[in-house]
Amino acid sequence: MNSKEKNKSRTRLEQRESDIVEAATQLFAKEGFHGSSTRKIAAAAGVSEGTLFHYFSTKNVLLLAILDDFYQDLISSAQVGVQDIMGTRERLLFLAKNHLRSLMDNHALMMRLIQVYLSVDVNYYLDYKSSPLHDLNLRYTRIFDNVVREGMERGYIKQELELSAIRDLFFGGLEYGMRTLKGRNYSGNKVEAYVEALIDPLWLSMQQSAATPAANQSIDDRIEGTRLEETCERLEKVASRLERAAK
Amino acid sequence: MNSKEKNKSRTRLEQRESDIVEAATQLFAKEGFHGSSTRKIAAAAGVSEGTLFHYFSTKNVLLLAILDDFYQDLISSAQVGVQDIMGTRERLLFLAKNHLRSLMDNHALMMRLIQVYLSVDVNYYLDYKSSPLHDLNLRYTRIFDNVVREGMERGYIKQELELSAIRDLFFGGLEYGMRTLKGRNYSGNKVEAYVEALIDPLWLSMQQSAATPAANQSIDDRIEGTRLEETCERLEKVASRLERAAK
DNA sequence: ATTAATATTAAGTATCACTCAAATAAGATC
DNA sequence: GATCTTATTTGAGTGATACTTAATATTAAT
Repeated sequence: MNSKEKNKSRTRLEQRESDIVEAATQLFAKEGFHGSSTRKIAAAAGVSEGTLFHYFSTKNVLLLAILDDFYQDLISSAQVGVQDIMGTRERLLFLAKNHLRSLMDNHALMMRLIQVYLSVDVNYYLDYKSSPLHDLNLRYTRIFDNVVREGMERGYIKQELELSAIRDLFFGGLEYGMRTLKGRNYSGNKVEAYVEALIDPLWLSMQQSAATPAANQSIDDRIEGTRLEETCERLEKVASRLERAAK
Repeated sequence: MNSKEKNKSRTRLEQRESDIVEAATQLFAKEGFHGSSTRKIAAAAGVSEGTLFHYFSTKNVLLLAILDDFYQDLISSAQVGVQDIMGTRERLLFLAKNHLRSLMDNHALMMRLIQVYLSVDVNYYLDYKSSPLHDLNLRYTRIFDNVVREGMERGYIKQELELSAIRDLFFGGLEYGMRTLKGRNYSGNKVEAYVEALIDPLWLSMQQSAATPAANQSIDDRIEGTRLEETCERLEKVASRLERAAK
């Protein structure tokens, strides 16, 4: 047996596996998790039901495989994007847009699946931390955490932030924002605008100068401070635009 | 038939109904939605399976009834609380704490059910807006909206806010925050502290930034040196970014 | 007491996720 | 290339599930 044959046989098995995964992905997206029976999935993949269970011991395992693929894409696209962007604010905006686009366009109804999986998952992994999905989610959110930490080190962001609170607002806000956008049937640049409306308040509260609206400071000082603040923001936005244009 | 008898018979039916709802609520909380079969629920309520389906045409309808009860409590407790509190910030803090407490303590694993229901629900009501749960959610979030709007009118909060974005951050942040808290096994005052860590950034970004800028004095006279220094640093960073981008 | 309406039940049914023993194909050895 | 061994594929099962139904029991009204 030469390596080519070995490859061939390996790809044959992998082909079957990906056939099943693709059929399941399409069906889940179209008819939901509970609406797609293993029989229908097997038929769509061109295999018998027994074969399906030979490759995936459980319908939930199959779901997990799909979610795994999805998270891998999400993670790598986020990592690559963050590398190519300099400013902290621009990085956060990119992460937010990438997150929304991945969930809304690319995989259509994947968010359904995450919810289904979480609700099913919890029954098996009573402790979130032992769930396989938790690991993926952790790897993903760590990208966000690193962006924020680097922003702190560079002085763009105040140090006293409660990182986990900001993270919860970021991802929670995005998830709810997605529902809002779906309800409005928004797409394209409307999405971008809404992402900025979501991130702007967070960014505002993260910034260094807004850090300590010190109690001993007079109101007037604060007023002028915010005016300077606005100027800085404008300049930073211009800088980000130039960075984008330069690429 | 006098009205008392009529009442009696009505309460007998209502008794059955609430027996079923209570049994289902307990079982769902203990073993999850998919782990609680209609047979087990009927047995726990002391009725036959057929009777259960006489009162609730579907297992999902039963779930919806439970969620309805939950939302009614949530809505009324929120309304009462907001009435008794004056300040906008305190109102928001109350809403957040009330939200978290209701979901974490009072109804234990109710959040599971909401997720399950959403994931199941979407298959029937492809448009969110026609979902019965959507109505309840709308009534609930309207309380938040009114608090924010009143804060705007009173001048506590700036007018240019994108309300829906703030709402998404608020409720989305709370939902993710709840998971964070559960992961840390926090309770009591730790919850209160985390709620403040979640709301503070939002509140900061909501506040009236420029009330009545005093026009008769120059900016330079009013700004402290340290603040100016900080701002200069930031501007210099932006400048160097611009230089880099220009290359 | 009788009747009409409703509540309750137990025995179904179709479908579901999943199993298993047998059939088939592939890989390795001679 | 024939044979043995291993891995893959299959379709007919299995118990559990949500839900139905037709018959029975209970109630409300005259």
